[in-house]
Amino acid sequence: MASASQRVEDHSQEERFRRIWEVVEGIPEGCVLNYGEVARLAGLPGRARLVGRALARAPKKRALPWHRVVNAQGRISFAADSVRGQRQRRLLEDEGVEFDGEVIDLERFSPERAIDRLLWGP
DNA sequence: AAGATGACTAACT
DNA sequence: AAGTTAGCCATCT
Repeated sequence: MASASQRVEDHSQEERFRRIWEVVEGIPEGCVLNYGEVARLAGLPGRARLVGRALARAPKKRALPWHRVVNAQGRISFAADSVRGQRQRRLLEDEGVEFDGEVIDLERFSPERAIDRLLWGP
């Protein structure tokens, strides 16, 4: 049979992805978080790249709001003229996220500010 | 199986 | 302002 140690490693790896997916699922509509932040919230500080990997490998079934994750500069990490980049921007704009050129104000659209926006408006 | 890659980022030039 | 470097590490070649 497959070695136990191999199984354990696979499991903890799954575990990391699961935690990342959970964090992403928790991003409210109209908000964005950057990769590093998602990693931190998932208990994986310094592993922003892992978040990108986890999103790429997320099961379709899960229907994650993957578009709410952008990079630390507030920019979409796909080329602006790419199909994926345009789709992500469209999804964000459809739920009220505003761009200044190519850039989103991360402070303004952070989940923490979501309640403020509800109470006081944008 | 070693080396490149990348949905990243902070810290330096 | 813009490019480079170092750290990251599972996946892909």
